Amino acid sequence: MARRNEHSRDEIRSIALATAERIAAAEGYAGLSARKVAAAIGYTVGTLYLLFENLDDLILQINGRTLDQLRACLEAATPPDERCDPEKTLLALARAYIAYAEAESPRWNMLFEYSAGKANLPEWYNHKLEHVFGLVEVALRPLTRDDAEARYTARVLWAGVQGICTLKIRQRMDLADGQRAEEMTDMLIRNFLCGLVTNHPTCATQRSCKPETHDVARQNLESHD
Amino acid sequence: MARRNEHSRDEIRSIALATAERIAAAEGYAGLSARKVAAAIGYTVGTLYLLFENLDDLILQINGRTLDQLRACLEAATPPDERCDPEKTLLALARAYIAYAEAESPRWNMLFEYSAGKANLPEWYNHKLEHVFGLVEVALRPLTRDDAEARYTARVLWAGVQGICTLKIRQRMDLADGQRAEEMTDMLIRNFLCGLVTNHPTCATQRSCKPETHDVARQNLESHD
DNA sequence: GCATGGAACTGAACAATGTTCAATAACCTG
DNA sequence: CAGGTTATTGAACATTGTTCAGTTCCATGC
Repeated sequence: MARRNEHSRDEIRSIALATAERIAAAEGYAGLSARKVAAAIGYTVGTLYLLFENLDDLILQINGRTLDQLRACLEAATPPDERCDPEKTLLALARAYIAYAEAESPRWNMLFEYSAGKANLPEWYNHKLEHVFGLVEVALRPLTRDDAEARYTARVLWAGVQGICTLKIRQRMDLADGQRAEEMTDMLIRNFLCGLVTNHPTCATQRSCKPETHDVARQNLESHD
Repeated sequence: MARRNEHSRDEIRSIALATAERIAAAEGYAGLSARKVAAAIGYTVGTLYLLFENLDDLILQINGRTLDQLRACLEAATPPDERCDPEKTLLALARAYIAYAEAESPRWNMLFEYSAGKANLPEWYNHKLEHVFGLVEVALRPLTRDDAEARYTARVLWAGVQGICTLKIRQRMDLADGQRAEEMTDMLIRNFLCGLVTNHPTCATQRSCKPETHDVARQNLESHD
């Protein structure tokens, strides 16, 4: 049989992507195979290769959608009226980031499992990536001199958050004595910002760090022993 | 033919591991296959499965050796006479970490590409991991109250360094405007320590942050625009 | 010196993978 | 309705991890 023409090319593409996402969410990155996706959407492997260059391409598309979702989650977690307090915003962003990674951990993992090999990602993908980072940049902007510095600083700080999140999701938490990832990112962000503000005399929002927040974190730490 | 008995079981194991490391270093994680390793050591696939439970096991063994190497590199980068200055030591550790990751990037990548899937790693492996983290803990110890806090803090900070390093190795550096990873870890560590020290009134080594070091970093940043 | 047991090693086999592409069936146009 | 186009198939290929019945050799006991 051939030429069913029930759906347009773009429709099948969307269906295939959605289905692949479902499979990956259920069975993880490893459980995703061309034949499985094809069977699930009622087509054969061959058709899949008319829609996507190859499996890597398919995964990249999924990752693109994931970045969109992630960005939306982070955006929802930062109400615009709080934009005056960078620390509050960054803490909220980190929590939202962790929450997403936990809720959608297979998807989130795929973000890194795939692109590990490939060196150059397409620009539309990099654009989405920058879009996510952009939220951190905006939050950090008041604490920096210019956009370039915000950009740089955001990457440093967020790479850190990302590292902690990875530790959490990959269940290397026994390494961290069962500490919750949120407490760790809190600590990272607070300490980092403290250093940032201290060495930023010209900034309007400068103020001293708040030791009491650290004491709270320290009490949490000790209660976990 | 069978029963050549040229080497003991342990010898073949070592040879196989070394050969697999060479292949992985040359062709990356993806280029590593059971048949390729078997052929390279002059045996057949079957023999390989007498030496290792499966390919995952083989890779885990390699990762274990990698952790040993890494630990040795980090140790060599921190002469014992500098142990009095935590910041100096941590900066040196980060640089050594990045240097190793760059020099042995396929190996270093394998550390994360593999264990992504597996939930529970064997305890001998976790032990090696802790051994690496231990160096960071020791360096941080003077800035913390007790060992538990040092342990916790080390994980937070090093997850951050790890995140930056990943960004660098996976060549997502276009995201970071071509900044060098070393500058980024410097910034992370300095800011983090500043926050740590500021909120640690009982610590003997307390002192104020050094703004001038940040100005240097900032000049580097601007010169890259 | 010879059988026998066990250890070392092989290589064919299986299932599953990504990927390709000639063949085919259905539709559209004239 | 003929002919061309397009959508779809499914068989085929190479390669992967993994298994295991079989083969070959060595050491031991008689």
